[in-house]
Amino acid sequence: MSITLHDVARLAGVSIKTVSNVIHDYPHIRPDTREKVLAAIAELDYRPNLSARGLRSGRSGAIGLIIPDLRNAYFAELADAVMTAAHKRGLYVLIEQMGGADKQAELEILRGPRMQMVDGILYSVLALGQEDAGLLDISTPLVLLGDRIYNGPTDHVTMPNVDGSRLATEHLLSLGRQRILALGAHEDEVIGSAGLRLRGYTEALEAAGVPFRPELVVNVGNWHRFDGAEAMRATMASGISFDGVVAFNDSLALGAMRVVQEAGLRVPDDVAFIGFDDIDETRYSLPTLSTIDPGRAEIAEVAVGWLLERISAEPGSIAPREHETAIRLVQRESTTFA
Amino acid sequence: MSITLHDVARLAGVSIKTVSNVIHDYPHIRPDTREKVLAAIAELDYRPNLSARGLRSGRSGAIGLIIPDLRNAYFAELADAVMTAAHKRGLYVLIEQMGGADKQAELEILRGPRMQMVDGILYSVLALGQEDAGLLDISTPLVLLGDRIYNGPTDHVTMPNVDGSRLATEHLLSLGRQRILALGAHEDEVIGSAGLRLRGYTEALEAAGVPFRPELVVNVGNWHRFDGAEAMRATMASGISFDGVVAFNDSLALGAMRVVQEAGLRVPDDVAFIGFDDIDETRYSLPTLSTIDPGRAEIAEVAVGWLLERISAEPGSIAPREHETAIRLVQRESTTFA
DNA sequence: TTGTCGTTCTCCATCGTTGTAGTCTTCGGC
DNA sequence: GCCGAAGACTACAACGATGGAGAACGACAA
Repeated sequence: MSITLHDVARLAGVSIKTVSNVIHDYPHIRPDTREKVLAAIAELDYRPNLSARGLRSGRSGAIGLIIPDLRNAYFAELADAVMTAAHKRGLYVLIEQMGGADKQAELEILRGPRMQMVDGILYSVLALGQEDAGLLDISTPLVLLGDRIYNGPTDHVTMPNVDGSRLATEHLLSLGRQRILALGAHEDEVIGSAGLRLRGYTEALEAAGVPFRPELVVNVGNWHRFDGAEAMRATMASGISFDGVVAFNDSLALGAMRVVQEAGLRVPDDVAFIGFDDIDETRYSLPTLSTIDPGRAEIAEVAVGWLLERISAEPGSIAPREHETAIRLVQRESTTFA
Repeated sequence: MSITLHDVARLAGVSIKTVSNVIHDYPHIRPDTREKVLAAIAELDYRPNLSARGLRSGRSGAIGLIIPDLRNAYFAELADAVMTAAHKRGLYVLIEQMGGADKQAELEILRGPRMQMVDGILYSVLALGQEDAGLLDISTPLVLLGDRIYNGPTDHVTMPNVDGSRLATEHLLSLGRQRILALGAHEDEVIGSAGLRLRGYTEALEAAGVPFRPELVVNVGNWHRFDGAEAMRATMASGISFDGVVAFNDSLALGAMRVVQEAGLRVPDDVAFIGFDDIDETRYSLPTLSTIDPGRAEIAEVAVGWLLERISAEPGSIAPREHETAIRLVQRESTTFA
């Protein structure tokens, strides 16, 4: 069997509680005792049994990360950032994908057995909306990511979506583009990434005095490459003319950019493109894609930090907080002229 | 506090062991007792405490997946497949990234604290090589993925790399290409994905009677888009001429394809491309990329199944097994003529 | 010398579950 | 109507760690 506190205690000639105290840096331990214990731990290669610790202390040392889909580059990179931030603090991360956008399924994952062993949850909301905020008043500490729910019952970490897409749109306007496509809208959505990014787009047009044309707003349900390509194909087939594209995420932009080039148009000369998210791939597309860096590492850092605070604090003692990251325009070839 | 077996037992008017028996489908329970218990469980919304269960039974219900990097699309998709396969069997997956290719770091992760709470490990070997196989004789059940270690001390699930790249090379040869670049070789590597895929390439040339030219073998250390682009830039600068590229993974191919097109060459007319892995992105590149589908879902299914067998079995009672998936050539635009 | 206090350590109960070893029914066969 | 065996259930002791109460010890002031 494996080594327990008893084995270490016996070898060091102390009680198991003293060993436990050494491990937890309890202050009142004589230096020589501490050394004996540490030596015994090293000699036996003792590892605490996490199940036992979890049972006794009520903490598992793991946090859950609920995201839509790992195959989506944005979320894979977010998961990477969260794992880095969590490991720094000695936490494990249990990743859970929710797949499609089904409210019921999403709630089940949130409450389901797999999220039952974690001390807290980072939840990147997809299907739920503002009207469901009440459902999130669960007993497990929770920090929300994404842009579907604001002013919910708990902390919320996100990026300034409106500012980001305003920045993106202003960038294209500054290049002299006037007929700019907004790619990725969700009809009637007000909050949510799509709604907010559309707002940034319209705000930028307004500020520049460029008329808003409804036909330049392209609705796209999902935000994968495929959807961007399909939407662009349909848009071009309908004969709408445009000289710039603000895509609401990078995948949409990459899919659409491909279709535009296939049709013989040049990027950026005929159509300038800018995306959102700064996924790795944007550095290697043809042309490389300008985009908005949403501060993923910052999201992860703040979210994990806040979650940890909530885990340690008395339930209800921390009022809901909101954090918006600092964003940055990344200019690449898709908006750069030789 | 949360609901325990005691609460359920009290409500149902039975002992806690009977509740436990109902949960575990112990056969000798009267239907009406079972119903009472199930009703109590439902009413109280009882969830077993996994730490307690883990402590008592010695099983945590989690398996570890050690991969190089989630940001790498191949591994993100592999992780997705593994999670799907694991959830089907009621298991959690704890993902761990090892980052760079440092042997010591890799062994530390394998033995480290984070892999201590899992019942078994799926390990996609990166830095270790055949000579380190002995180091893997650890007590935790282990199944190896990837191509660095064959005939190790435990099960191994992989894809037929030689067949795959032979198939890829034959495909280009069948299009009449004679000067085919092998992109992604690792000098002096014999086993390992790079060594095996190079072998498939040479075998295909030999079988077709096409002379092997060393200058067409391009060494590339890492297999990211960036590296493919850089290597292709260097190759073109050196003046070597070629009409086809067998890239040892899709990312390399996508990076290289971009550089080739940047230089004004057409794909596939001037240079035909084929990759390896069938990552999602190959469906949306310009042009879409032909590739080898390595059977990721099959890898995940077999690996998780075998790992579970090892977890349940007596240590040492299962002899090491090897599994190779069925692969498939996926032809897309990068090797298709209008 | 005695009392007090802080330090250093030990003992024991406990977390929620499951394995083992029982106890008490029930039922069929003679 | 008695016996044995199987069926249905219970009691209790673990699993390995930690929190709390308190014991032993030495240092110091009165």
